[in-house]
Amino acid sequence: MDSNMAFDALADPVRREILGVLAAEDECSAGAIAERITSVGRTAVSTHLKVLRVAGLVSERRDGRFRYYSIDSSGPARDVLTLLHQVFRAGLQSVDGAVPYEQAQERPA
Amino acid sequence: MDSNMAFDALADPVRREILGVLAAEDECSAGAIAERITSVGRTAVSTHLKVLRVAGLVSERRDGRFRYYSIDSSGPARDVLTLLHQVFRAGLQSVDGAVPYEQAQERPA
DNA sequence: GTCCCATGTCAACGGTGGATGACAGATCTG
DNA sequence: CAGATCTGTCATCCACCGTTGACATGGGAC
Repeated sequence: MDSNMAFDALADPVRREILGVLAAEDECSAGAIAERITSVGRTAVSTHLKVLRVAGLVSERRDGRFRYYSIDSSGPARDVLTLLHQVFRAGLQSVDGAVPYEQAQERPA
Repeated sequence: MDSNMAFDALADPVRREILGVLAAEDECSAGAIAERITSVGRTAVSTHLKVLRVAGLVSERRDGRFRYYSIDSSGPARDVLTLLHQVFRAGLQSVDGAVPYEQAQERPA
């Protein structure tokens, strides 16, 4: 079960903040991310990025001396959402994405 | 937002196992849950149940000397799902990309 | 080549969270 | 009432995680 690492990665507020930055910017270099995260230093951001990458929640693209990160919603993130929907299926009628998630499983190209 | 506690509660495998038991049984006493969780003792299960309850992921019903627990999908669980959908919407639909992640973030007191 | 920049990695420290056994409170039974 | 049951709480120990500064790596500029 690979979603264990994903849940663990999602548990840290700094890592969720990083995911928020990536969700807003689509793609970001490590330095650009670290500039927006003021609560911790660059080293911590780098470590968190590694955790997110190993967990399969973000993907990395190397270009010269830069490394660009972006959200990876096709891997363990899907397992996490599926698992949560299975557990909390009861009262989720009004949550955006609860039903459309099955549709989202198909690649939008 | 107090989805922080929910994410933290979801990070532990034992707690997710408890949620799985509750999702399958609908309602369960603390002792019945502890019987199905073999990895840790009864004390640990009780502590985990408290974490889940404080996080708002399960609700408690007291009946005599028993305490029955059940999934609560109407509270922070919804916030968690919403937040995850906002983050991992990239690559799925990616329509209104200007959804402010800060709205879902916790506010410093 | 040399120097600088972007980034990852290492060792160390401090804090936090989880597991356990012993104890306490509440409740039912006789 | 006494005794048994169900459960939560407390104190303790131990392990893991996060943060940091210093160092290493690798790619561009000159």
